[in-house]
This record gives sequence, C-alpha cells and structure tokens, in this order.
Amino acid sequence: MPAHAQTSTAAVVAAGRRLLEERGADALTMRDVADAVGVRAPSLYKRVRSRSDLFRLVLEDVTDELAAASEAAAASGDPVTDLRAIVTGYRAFAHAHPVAYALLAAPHTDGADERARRSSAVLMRAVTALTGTTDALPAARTIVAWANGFLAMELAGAFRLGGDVERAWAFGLDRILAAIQRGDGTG
Amino acid sequence: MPAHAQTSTAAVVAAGRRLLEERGADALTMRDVADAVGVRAPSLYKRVRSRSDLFRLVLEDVTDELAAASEAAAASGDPVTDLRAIVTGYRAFAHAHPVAYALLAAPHTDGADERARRSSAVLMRAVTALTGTTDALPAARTIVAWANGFLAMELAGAFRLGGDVERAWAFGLDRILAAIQRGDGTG
DNA sequence: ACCTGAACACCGTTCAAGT
DNA sequence: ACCTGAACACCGTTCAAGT
Repeated sequence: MPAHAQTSTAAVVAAGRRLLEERGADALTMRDVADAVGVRAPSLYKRVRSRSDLFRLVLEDVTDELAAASEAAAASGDPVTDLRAIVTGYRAFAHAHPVAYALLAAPHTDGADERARRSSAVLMRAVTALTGTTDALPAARTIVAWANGFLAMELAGAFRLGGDVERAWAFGLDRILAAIQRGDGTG
Repeated sequence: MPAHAQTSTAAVVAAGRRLLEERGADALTMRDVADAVGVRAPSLYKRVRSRSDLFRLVLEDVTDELAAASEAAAASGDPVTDLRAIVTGYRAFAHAHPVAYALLAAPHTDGADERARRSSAVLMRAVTALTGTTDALPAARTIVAWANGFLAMELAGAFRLGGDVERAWAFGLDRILAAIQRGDGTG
C-alpha cells in the first residue's frame, strides 16, 4: 500500500518563505522546513530538487506577489500617477517583506527572465506612455535602479546616520519622474 | 619555547578577500582560508573572532579601497565632473570586484557607520557644491541609490534581456545629475 | 509512491595538549 | 604565545528499507 503524501510543494514553499522572513536566510534549513510541514528532511527531496531550488521557488513566489501588487496599483491611466503607485507599492512590499525583497536583487538563475519580464511589464507600459518608445528602456532602468537601490539601502540600515528618509524618498521620486520625461536628446 | 606566529590578521583578511572574489561567498570557509595562509582552521581564531567577523573585516577592506578610489577620482574641482568621476569609479570598482561590491549593500553591523561616512564624504562634498546644503542629503541619496541599484542589477544579470546597458547608464547619470540641481522646491 | 533512519562528507567552533 | 588534532553540534544530501 503506497504511503500517502504528507505535504506538497506549495506547502514546502510557503513554509520556506515563512522561515526566510521570520528568521533570515541562514535559518532556512531543510530540517526546519521539514519540521514545519510535518515530515523529515529527506522527504523534502520528493518536492524540491535541492535547498537552492527551494530558495528559487520561494523567490519566484515573492516575485509573483510583487508583480500582482504592481498590476493592481497601476490603474489610473495617467502614467505619472501609475508610476508613483507602482514604485510606492515596491516600497510598501519591501517594508512588509524585507528579507525576501533584499534577496530579489541577488543573481538570477536561468529561467528567471520570463518572470522578470512579467513583473516589469506594468512599469514598462507606464514609462513608455511617459517618455515614448525611444527612451522607454533606459528610463525604466533608471527608475527601477533608483527604487531598488534606495530600498536596499533603507533595508540595510544605510540611512541610520540621520536626515529625513521620507524626504529623500519623495525628493528622489519627484526628481527622477521629472528627469526621465525631459526629451533633451542626452539619452 | 613559544610557537612563532605563522600568519597575521592582514594575511587572513587578504586570503579571505581573494577566496570571496574568486569562488564566491559560500566558498569562504575557515578551513580554506586556513589552507591559504598555511595554518589549520582553529588557528584562525587567534586572528578573528569568528567567520562573520572575518567577513566584516573583508568588507571593511573593500570599503576602504573604494573610498580611496573615490578620493582620487574627485580632483577636478568642478562638482559635475567630480560626481561623474566618482560614480564612474564605483562602476569600474564593481566590475573589477563584483562579488565584494554586491555584498557591500548587505546589512551593516554596528560600527560600520564611521566608515560609511568616510566613504561618502567625497561624494557629499561634490553634491553640496552642486545643490547647496538644503538639498544635499536627499540629492546624494538619490544618486547613490541609483548607482548602487544600477550596479546591483547589472552584476546580477538583470539587464540580460536586451537593450544597450551602456546607454542606460549614460542616460541615468545624465538625467539624475541634471535633476538634482533643479532648485524647484519639490525636494 | 512517499516516508524514514542511518549514514556521508562537509561546516563553524571549542579545547586540551603540545612546542 | 601560537599551533594542532580530536571532537561537538550542526549542515545538505543519498539511499536502502519500510509501508
């Protein structure tokens, strides 16, 4: 009589994501994930290929959720309003899931391209509406680089020395939104 | 007769940095560092408190070198020229030491503040000359966030999907330098 | 078909014993 | 004073054996 499945890939990924966020990347061990889903560590290998594969699945889950949030945020039809909503959504997501967000900047494994394309599609659409097609790609890379860099530094505590972090965020967002729409041919 | 020292903290840190850059963060093991300096792993604990302490020392070494490069790069006296030189220097450093640079964005331990202040002093001076004191802090955070974010994405391969990365870099740098000097009161 | 304990080759780290 | 081998408590992962 075949043994019944005690868990599922989805449950393993969910447990991994919870452990990652609550106790950090180093605490995401196969034994602790197994404990969380009620099996022994070797059984996890029926669900995931390896620990790094589990890590990849967890980050894909995070990416999917971030993409869905972006899609929901960009609903006004006005490109500047939508871009503000998308980027503000990034920040809210980063604050809600700091460990996972910080890891999204880590080197991608093969196969992450399609997901990256999807997660940036909403932003590309708003940027293209703002700048036209010629500047859209470098403009999108500018705003995403700034947002990711700012949030990475914020999550890492690099702004602890003082000053007003909220003002720095508003300043950067205002200036960059204004800067990418100037069609002065420097791009 | 006391045993003679076979290595030094400097040699341990240098070996750790070499291993980190050549084989990645996971390959920086105490046993491999010990091999590289000609002792056994337990002897390393006479030089560093722990593996994470060694990691911190390695990243401080990297930070010092980056700060020195920035100081050397900012020599023209013109703030825009200096800022371009500093940020271009960040990129050259990131390309030369990709593993270490990617780790500089990681969460800081206590005591890293003074080093962070030193490494950003040159940039703060150029930004202040460009924007005046009122906007200097948010303006500096905007350009550093963009540069760090861009380089993190570049090193992570996030730009593999196509387009001209060099153009995106030039576009972002041009637009941000122009944007932070506009004194329009939005900051 | 999935689950398990035992085992393997690793880790970081400690410590008593050597010189 | 520093170095060492042995040992400890962990890892990820494999695998034969159970149901």
